[in-house]
Amino acid sequence: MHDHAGHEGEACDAEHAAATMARAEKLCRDRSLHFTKLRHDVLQAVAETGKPMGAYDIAERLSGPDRRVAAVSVYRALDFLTENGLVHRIASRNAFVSCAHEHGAGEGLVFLICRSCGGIDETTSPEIEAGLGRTLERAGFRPASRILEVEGECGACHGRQSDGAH
Amino acid sequence: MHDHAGHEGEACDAEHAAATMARAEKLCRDRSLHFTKLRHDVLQAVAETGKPMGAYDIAERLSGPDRRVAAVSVYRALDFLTENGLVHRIASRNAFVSCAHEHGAGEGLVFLICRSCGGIDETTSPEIEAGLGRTLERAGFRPASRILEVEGECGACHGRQSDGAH
DNA sequence: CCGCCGGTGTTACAGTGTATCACCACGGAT
DNA sequence: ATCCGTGGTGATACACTGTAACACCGGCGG
Repeated sequence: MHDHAGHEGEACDAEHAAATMARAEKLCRDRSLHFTKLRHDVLQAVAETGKPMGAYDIAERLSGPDRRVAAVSVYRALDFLTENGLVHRIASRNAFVSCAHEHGAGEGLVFLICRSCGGIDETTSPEIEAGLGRTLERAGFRPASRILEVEGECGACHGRQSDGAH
Repeated sequence: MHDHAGHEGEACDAEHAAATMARAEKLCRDRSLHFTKLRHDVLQAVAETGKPMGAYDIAERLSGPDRRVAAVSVYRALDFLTENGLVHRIASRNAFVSCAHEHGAGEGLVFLICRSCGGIDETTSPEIEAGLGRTLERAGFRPASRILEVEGECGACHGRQSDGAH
């Protein structure tokens, strides 16, 4: 799962972005989906930034003197990307993060949102998945989708809690 | 935890609302908090409705020919109520639901959001809590707060899936 | 060539949430 | 009683988030 115990930062983001873009191209080729320039650029913006971005942040980043990207176009691209698992929406932040790896249907995806550095990591937990399955069954509830977001402080930030953090 | 296996509906909502209001009054008395008319009315509106409500829905419901409640006032009341555990915010819906019972700090609160009836139930799961604790520890993440929201179909709705349920 | 269809550009608008200031009610201190 | 500080509310304005509707354009199959 690409563990970041010590380094953090831009090099890692670049690597993540490259992996994300490669996966997106392959996935769209395999499913005969249109990986258009706009979709590509939106995904790349999110992947390069490595932090959650709002749709308007993305629009601003992609706009320049010679190109204007409206937020509504970004939303459409994000719809496409989320439907295909290339980005995830962080409900508690109204923001989007890119995703470099495939997810199985029910593997207990968890988002870890760091208050200090603003970064978001994903992890998975079969034990949560199992516990949740039993809990839902007990409640007689038939699940379709779920979100699990934890806010706190990531390992890197509380490892160096006395420098520039916060 | 007040199990609704068969009846659902208005009678139950009224009962829930009464319990919620009683708890709120006691809690505010115990903590010497100001349970003002606006806060009371906002909480009551949410509790009586029994479904998630947006701040503007609440403002509209409380407004009439003789009183106008602005959304901004509702937000302030909701801030107060959420801080004191009297209502919960549903991040995936930008909406609020009332809560009739106390929650311990880490008891694994889960929101069950029904697509058919629009209702929201809460449940708790120590097993999820435990699994999540281990997962976070493994990731070196120090949690401060978490949200877990499951969307699907509640027991009552898929029990009678062929009548009016969408 | 024509028509269809998916993607994009554009405008407009609805919904969500915050900042700011003024006003008021209340309670304590003088 | 007056003064004043504090906390809650009313009101306006604004920023941010998201959707609807329509026009256009490019590709592709008839």
